[in-house]
Amino acid sequence: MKKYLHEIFNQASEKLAYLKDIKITFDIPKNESQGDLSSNAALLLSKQLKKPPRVIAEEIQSSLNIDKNKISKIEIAGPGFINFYFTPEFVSEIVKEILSNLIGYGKSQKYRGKKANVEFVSANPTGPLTVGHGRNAVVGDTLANLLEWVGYDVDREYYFNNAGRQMRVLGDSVKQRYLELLGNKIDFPEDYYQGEYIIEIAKKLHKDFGNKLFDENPEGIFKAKAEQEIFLEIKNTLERLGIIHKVFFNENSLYEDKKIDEVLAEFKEKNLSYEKDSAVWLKLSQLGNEQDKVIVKATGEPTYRLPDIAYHVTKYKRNYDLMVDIFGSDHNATYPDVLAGLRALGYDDSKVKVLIHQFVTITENGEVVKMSTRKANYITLDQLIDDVGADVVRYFFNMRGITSHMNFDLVLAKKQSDENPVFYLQYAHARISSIIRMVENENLKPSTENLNLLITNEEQALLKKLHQFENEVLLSAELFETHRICVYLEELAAAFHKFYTFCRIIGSEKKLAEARLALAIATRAVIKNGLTILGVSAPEKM
RNA sequence: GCGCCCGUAGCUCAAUUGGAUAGAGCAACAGCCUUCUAAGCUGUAGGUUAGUGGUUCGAUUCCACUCGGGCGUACCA
Repeated sequence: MKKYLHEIFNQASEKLAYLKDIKITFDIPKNESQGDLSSNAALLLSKQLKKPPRVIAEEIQSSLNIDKNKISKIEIAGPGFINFYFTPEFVSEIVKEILSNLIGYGKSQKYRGKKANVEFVSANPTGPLTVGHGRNAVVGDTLANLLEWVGYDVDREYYFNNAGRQMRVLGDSVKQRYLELLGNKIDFPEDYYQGEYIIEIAKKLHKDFGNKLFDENPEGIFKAKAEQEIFLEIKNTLERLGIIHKVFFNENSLYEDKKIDEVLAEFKEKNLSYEKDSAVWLKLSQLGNEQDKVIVKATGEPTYRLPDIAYHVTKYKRNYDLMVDIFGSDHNATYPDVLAGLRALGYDDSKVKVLIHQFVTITENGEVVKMSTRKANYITLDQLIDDVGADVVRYFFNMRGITSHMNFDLVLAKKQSDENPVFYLQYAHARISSIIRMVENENLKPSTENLNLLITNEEQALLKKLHQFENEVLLSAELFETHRICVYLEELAAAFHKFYTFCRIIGSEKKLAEARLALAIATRAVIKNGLTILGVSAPEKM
């Protein structure tokens, strides 16, 4: 419907040149009595043309060459909105479009030929993924799906560091537990990893090696085994959510491949770094940021900024048109430095899109549960999946905007899992599937011959909702907002459930039944496609 | 102190990116199953959009300040 309006506005702009001065958009009014689509063009042009908006609206209206088979009415309303009403026949055409495509319906080619990288999760292998990581994981993967739907070739990437202090502590935590298993009395430090999983890893080593590892360095087999086991578990958890990364990028490789040195040399060459107090500083104050920051410590070890910059350089060298980074809000202070560094090296930092999601507050019976991997005071993502299922986890993290400080009550989540909106969508899908099974015995086939019979309020409302899908996918991808898909699907499912209640298929007059069946099948396709983007299953039965 | 994010119905959150009368789910109340799945539908109730000012035809949305919360503010990542 929007497409058609854009067409006739384009034609009209040949006569009314000022239409080219503004971005023409069409909104869906909240109130049905304000038409199917509405333009605010006249209001936007009022100042520039020094004419009352309603006068301009009339000018625009009279210059539009409309097809009466598609548009039934145009009216000027309120302060100067132009409201368009479509004919039921035109509205029902969408069914043909959907049925001719089904599983591919909603995809667009707008970004075909472009490569995107989505980096997400990126937790270091020091412990199991927590509920907190869940939001990052789900949003990242869903975003990757969305980008694929609008044509991008997407790589999912996981960046991690298995060197450094944290990992040393991890290795020694395992060693201490191992020594404990050998019967030694240990004094397990408070700032070591307290989790049960450390003991499990120690047990495996004990089983395989007995007491032979007594003199081993904690940074050797203890650390290596811990990393291996924990990564296995992380990947396993992600896979339960349907998430598979194509690339696991190890920060260490940046050192081995001399990427760090190269970037360092380039900063020096461009006179963007200097030495002070035996550390190397990056002149961020010259690059538009607050203050200079250390990139190599006095110890000779780089701070995270340097490898982060070098890492992004490798992404540029891998020719991505779009690089999405998904971080929790605890990283919100770090990325401006990285972007500034990239800019200084001559890279176009507008290709990097950093998405910061707010933390999930976990509560249990209203009490806030504080999470810390170190203290082993956390709910693992695995436990959550066990409790509510992968579909609910995915839907839950997708359904809210990433800027919301989401609240997650564990008790409520379990108790209300039956009433979670995800079931509402899945139920709609299952209901349609059930009808399709049923009509096989009724000698009824879907047909698009008589779609013009779909004229009731419920049918028209459902059809109009279907019209929005393609655009909604595109918009969600361009705005990097996965929750829009959830909001849309809930509206679509509501429109379907109403249709289901008031418009029977089996038992209706044959031509009408065929048209309604076609509409139901089209609806099922869109629900399924939407759920696919979200990574949620679309059951045939419930 | 400074920076980023947030504050919307009892609770969890939307709001077409500045649009017309701020909407859903849950919870509450009242109805609807001999007919395609009642995990559904219909209706009622629930609001000074934290507050004050500003910008304009029009503000939940943009700006300033105040209050309240989260995360940062490292030669930790």
